[in-house]
Amino acid sequence: MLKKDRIEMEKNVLVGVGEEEEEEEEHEDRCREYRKGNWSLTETMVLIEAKKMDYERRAQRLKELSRGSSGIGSSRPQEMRWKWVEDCCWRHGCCRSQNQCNDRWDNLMRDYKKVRAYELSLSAGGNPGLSYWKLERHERKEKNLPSNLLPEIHEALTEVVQRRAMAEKARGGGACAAAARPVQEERQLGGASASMQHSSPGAGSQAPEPPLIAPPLPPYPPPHSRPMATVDSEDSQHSVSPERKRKRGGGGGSSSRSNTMELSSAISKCASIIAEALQAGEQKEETRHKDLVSIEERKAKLEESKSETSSQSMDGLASAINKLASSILGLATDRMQKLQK
DNA sequence: AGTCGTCTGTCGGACGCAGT
DNA sequence: ACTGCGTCCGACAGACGACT
Repeated sequence: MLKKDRIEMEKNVLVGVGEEEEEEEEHEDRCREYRKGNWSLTETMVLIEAKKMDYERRAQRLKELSRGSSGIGSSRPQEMRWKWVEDCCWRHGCCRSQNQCNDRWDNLMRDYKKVRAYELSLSAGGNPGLSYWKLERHERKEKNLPSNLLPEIHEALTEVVQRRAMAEKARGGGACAAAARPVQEERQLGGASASMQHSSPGAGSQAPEPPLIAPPLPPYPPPHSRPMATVDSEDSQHSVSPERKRKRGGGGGSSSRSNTMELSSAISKCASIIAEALQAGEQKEETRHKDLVSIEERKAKLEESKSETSSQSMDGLASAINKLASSILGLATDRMQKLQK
């Protein structure tokens, strides 16, 4: 189904073709006219904020569920998260469809992860001078990094990724949810940015582990405050809404969770081993250099003392010859005087 | 089995720029 | 003005794993 279906779906949403609406909300959706063209910074920030709230909302519900509360969540059909995000964006003036939001989010995360992986590799390799934010455009491109990821966006995405980590923790005590994540991350990193991967555990995508999420990022202009109007994180259900043509997938993991955790820790260990090896290598190199310098110094001193010694001996020899000459001269003059007498 | 979220490779339109 | 080229970015398609 994919492309055709998706286009068809969008068309229905735009034009309002289709079955009779079951809900008023649905009707409202069909009347929406989605904006096209490039995403402005404001729209992007609205989307990021919406996603952040989405994760908060999920974490909250999962907490409720884990407490065994019979709350809304347990019985209601699976929510349409992207529909919720679309509505949230819509309320804040970002008139985009759920598909557009999803695609934009995908692209944002793609860029964000590249930058994060790069920054992580820098911090692991002790290479502070080459931060992504200090790179020239062409340098970024050479390194297969996004050419113009804005600091504000990066900052906001970092926050959202942290929300997600929290949501996933809430889901399974941090153990069950994003099981697939590390694997997917592996896949991703193995691809475009594999070469930069020293990262530690979970350097992967939505990183279940917050510490990695916010590695000491190189300084970039302080993120402008994002005056996102706080949307009430109401739990609005869009139980019914035009599905996407594309497959969508849920988020958590369970059975392979422990395996992926092991994998994460193994990767982490490898990363630290590599970092230690690099550091040790550098130290050895430095020690060797110092040794070479001291040897050179000793050699120079030896040369100096050698020449000094030889010059001293020459001086001694000359003075001895002088003494000898003067004594011969004295002896000769004595003889001459005796003969004259 | 069906659905969904994420990741990844790819395509195509819009745009800027240099050369003619 | 036109053309060719390169780049950017939204969008599409499919794979994958997890959930229901």
